[in-house]
Amino acid sequence: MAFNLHEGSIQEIANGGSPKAPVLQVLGIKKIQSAGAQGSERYRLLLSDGKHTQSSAMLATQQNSLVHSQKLQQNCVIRLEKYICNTIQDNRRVLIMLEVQVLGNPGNKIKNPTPVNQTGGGTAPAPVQNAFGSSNFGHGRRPLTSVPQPSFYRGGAAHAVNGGMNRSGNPGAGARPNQGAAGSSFYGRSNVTASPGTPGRGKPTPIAGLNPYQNRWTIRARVTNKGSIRTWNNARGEGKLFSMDLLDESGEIRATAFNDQCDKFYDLIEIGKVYFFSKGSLKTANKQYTSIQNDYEMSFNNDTTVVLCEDEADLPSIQYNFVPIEKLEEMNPNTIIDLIGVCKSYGEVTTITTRQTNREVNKRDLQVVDMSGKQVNLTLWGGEADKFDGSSSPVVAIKGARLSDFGGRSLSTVGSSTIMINPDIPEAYQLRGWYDKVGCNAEAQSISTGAGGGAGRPTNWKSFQQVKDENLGTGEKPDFFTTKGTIVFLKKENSMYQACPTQDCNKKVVDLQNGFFSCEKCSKEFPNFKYRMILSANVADFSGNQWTTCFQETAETILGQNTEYLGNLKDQDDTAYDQVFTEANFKSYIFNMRVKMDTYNDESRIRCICNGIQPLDFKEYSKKLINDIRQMALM
DNA sequence: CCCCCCCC
Repeated sequence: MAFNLHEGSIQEIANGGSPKAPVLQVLGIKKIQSAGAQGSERYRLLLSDGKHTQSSAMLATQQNSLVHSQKLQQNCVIRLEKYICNTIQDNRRVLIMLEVQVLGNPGNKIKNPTPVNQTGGGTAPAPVQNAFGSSNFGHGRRPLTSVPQPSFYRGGAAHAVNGGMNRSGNPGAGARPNQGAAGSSFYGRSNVTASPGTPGRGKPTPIAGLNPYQNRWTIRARVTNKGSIRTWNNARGEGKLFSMDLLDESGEIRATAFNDQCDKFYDLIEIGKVYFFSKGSLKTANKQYTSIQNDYEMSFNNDTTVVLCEDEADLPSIQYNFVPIEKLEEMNPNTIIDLIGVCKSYGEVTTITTRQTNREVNKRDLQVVDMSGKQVNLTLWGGEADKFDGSSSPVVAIKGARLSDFGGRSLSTVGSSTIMINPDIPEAYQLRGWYDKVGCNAEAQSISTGAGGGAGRPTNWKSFQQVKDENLGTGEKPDFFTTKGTIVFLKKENSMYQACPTQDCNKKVVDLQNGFFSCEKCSKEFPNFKYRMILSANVADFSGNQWTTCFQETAETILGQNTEYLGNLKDQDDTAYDQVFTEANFKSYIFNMRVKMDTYNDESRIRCICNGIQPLDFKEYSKKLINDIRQMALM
């Protein structure tokens, strides 16, 4: 297959032109390690048009998937459908590749291109850095028509663009003072006209071009997320703030407004709307707290202006950087990530009380699968938990979920997460198709340690030997595990006690021997009591055995009788009572256990409490074993 | 300048 590279287009771009959709060859792809950032990645490409090469071309982060999927490789011929050009400090021009179509790969370099002259190429005036950090205004020939050309300043953003362009003595290029930005033309230039009645100012800076070294810029961006006002009070002082995520065609950035700016802009900023943002401080982003793909983040300052832009349809509304579930296992806990998957099962809403503030909050656990064949537990909170309906196995896309190491790996939404159900994006349709055909019938391997079938709690499968080998229960917090076990012995003695008859008080009562029973907890005497069970069971699995304490419900399941009946039996028919215990032996269940170090009479030992048992579902359990075998085969 | 985000 022969490819016709658009010879001369690289020189034209270097000169400030904007040739439409040039066909170029990718001679190299290099991953750039950005400072202090583990989350963000950028690719720098060496491009050729057959005549010249251009080495400072950056792939916009939303195109990273082309590299991940290996669609874009060395020697690929591409059509550069959309791009913008940016000039950085030393007048070096950086091409940001917004949309790339891969045409094919001839497998080798075409012709013998030489590096392009970056600084003007002779035919055009030397570029001048203007207020927006751009250079190629005033001498272009052709607009970049593949990029939408809306009227950017209908919102009357004139004041938002502070004048005082660039350097004095700007060698003309036809620009008038205060209009330096006008030609700045990241998107082309000459046909940019302001809407009637609004002063023209030119094109905004792409978000991907923002950096801490230039402070005269205006971006035009959609607010894709907005946090609530939060206050802080720590050693460094106190204050309030709100954060927002901003997105344009070139990329995204997080912005925060503190104190005065917080008051000033909080009501103005609305999610989904597009604004011109002018000026602000840029600093290196701390990726620990966000999945936003930008090395920098913005703080509003005294000079920051924000002006609504009503022409907004051309801007994207969200940008995801999805991580496959299987990749989550290798990532550090507490990373903030984007996830898309199908909700295969989900639990009920439950209410928990927070440890620190004693606040009640609702939560719901979902089990989400994706095409990596893996499954992960995802916890939704508050209103998102309440309103979630998983009955149709919807596709769930989360931007900014927090990875936790609970139960291996699991995910939880946080305040800044956004949840989309069945979003209108290609990944969602692809997942839908995969799930309906394949995924719904396949047994996914959960990375939330074996959350096999049931909704709700992740399952941490351990044998009794593993519990010992891994020292479970010796930490500060209890450990939880699940095993398939068989009852080998039940201690009949002291398996029942006389408890306070008050609902929800299960405290053991003292028999006052006068027909009354005293409860210390309720500080009351009662003429009656209720029986409660505390059954010691010796449970064996293939690896060993373990004494475990079973309270009421689990004991009733094991003995196959309710406590009241058993209490009466104990008092009236000792032989029949014995028989119940004998018959309960050698039955197998799935045991959910809680292990914790316990000190009693100065002696520390691991105490194992049975939190719940389920009768063995042979089909389900066989599936788990088959998965285990598969897993072993991989090792 | 925040960065808390919950439970098991």
